[in-house]
Order: sequence, then C-alpha cells, then structure tokens
Amino acid sequence: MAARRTELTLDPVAVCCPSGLTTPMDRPTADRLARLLKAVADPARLQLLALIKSSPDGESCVCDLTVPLALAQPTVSHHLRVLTDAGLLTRRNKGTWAYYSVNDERLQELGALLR
Amino acid sequence: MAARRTELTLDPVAVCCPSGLTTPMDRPTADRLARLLKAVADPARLQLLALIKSSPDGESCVCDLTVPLALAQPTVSHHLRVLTDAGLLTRRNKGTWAYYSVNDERLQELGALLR
DNA sequence: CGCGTATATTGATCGATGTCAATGCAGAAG
DNA sequence: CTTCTGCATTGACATCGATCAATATACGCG
Repeated sequence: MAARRTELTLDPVAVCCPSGLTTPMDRPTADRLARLLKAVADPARLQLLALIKSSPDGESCVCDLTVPLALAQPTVSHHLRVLTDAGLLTRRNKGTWAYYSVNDERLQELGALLR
Repeated sequence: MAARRTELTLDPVAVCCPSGLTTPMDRPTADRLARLLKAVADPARLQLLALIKSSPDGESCVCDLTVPLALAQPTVSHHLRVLTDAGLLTRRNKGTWAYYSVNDERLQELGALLR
C-alpha cells in the first residue's frame, strides 16, 4: 500500500493585500505550492469547493454532490480525497454519511500567494 | 496551424479581503477558472513568475531564465507561452530578445478567487 | 550573402491524472 | 444473520502535460 494523506504545509504568508511572489522561489518550495495549486486547478474540484462552501451548514455529504456535478460517485469521492489530502477539506463521519467542509484558512493562504 | 493565444477572461471579482467561492459555480465557469489556475499550478511556472517579478526592471529575457530554472530553452519557452496565453505574462520584443513581464492585475484577480 | 545568436515550434516520449465499472466495507434496518 | 445504503478503493482506459532533441525562424553583424 502506498502512503496516503500527504499533508502539505504552507509558509506563513502575508496577511491581506501586499503582493506575493516578490522574491525568487527555490524548486522545493515551488513543488510544494504547485501541488497545492493543482488540487484546486480542476473544474470539478472548484465546483465542489463552491458547492460545499455555499451549502446551508457549510458542509455536505457525498450524496448531495454527485448530482450537481454530473459525475459518478467514485469520481466525486476521488476529488474529495484530493482536496482533503491537500488540507482544503475536512471530513466528519456521521453514521453511514461523510460530511465535508471547507478549510477556509487554507484557501486564503493560497490566495495570498497570487498577489 | 492551430489557433493560439487562447485568451481567458475573469469575472469582475471582489476587491480585497471578502471571500470568494461563496455561491455554486456552473461547469463552464469552473472550466475557465481551472484552465487559468492550471497555468499557475506548475513548479517551473511559479518559479518563472517569481523570477520575472523580482527582477530589477520587472522583466526578463529567456536567456536569463533557463539557468536558474535548470531547464532546457525549449521547455522554458513552452512555460512562458502557457503563462502568456493565460494572460499572466506580457511579451515585448527587442531585436533578437524577448522580454517577459508579469501582468499583476491578472494575478490578483486569480488570488481573489481563493478567499 | 553568410554566420552566430536568441527564441519559437515540432515531434516523440513518458509519467500524471480524470473518469467510470466493479468491488469492498461499514453502519443501519428488518 | 441478511439486506440495503452510503462511501471508499481498485483496476483499466484514455487523455493531458512536462520535458528534451532536433529543427525552424528571425535578427544583427561583418
């Protein structure tokens, strides 16, 4: 079995408006950030983030996500896993259901990069 | 020849700190944003953005980029093309040289998404 | 023109990734 | 225990994408 749940960490990043990417970036850092960005750079995963974030309680179970995405359930589970491994989603188990919620801080750290 | 310079546009996005991704996103929008994010979600291209942006005049020619990236010249040209097609870079020709500079507004629009 | 330099394009290779059908697995209901 | 339901995992397939060698193009110079 391969190792799973590859946690990625982000350097402390400037607060709000000052711009990022102001100094050269070494390859390991670039690799780490690129992996994190790749997690978001997919249409299905963007829709997942938007759907979960805009849901009433801020969390959704898989069964509520397959229809709006028009994707098979295993495919949705796959995307949820990618986002969770990237630290952008959190899973909460409730009986047979799995509820996912967005890790806002993590998302904001990413956004702080592109400024 | 295939069509090139596939320009992507971004919806007007909130100014600075309010968070994005607050409402569900339709598939065409998600496709558009994902393509834009994919342009940034690569270690070599992140390094390129950081390098060009942190250069003295805010622009660099290809010959100054191949060494720090440790990539062959065609590969660097390829990445520059991807970023330029995404509207994140601008090319200025000066004789035999090509000078690239970062389109900051475009970058900020992207960053505004992840909040 | 002929040569050297800087960049772009082409073609090929190879690994990464999105997708689904089939299957596994755990909890709930009868 | 058996069955159903919700979700995860596996395996297979097809496509995409990063990379480089080779080649093309364009410019400056003698």
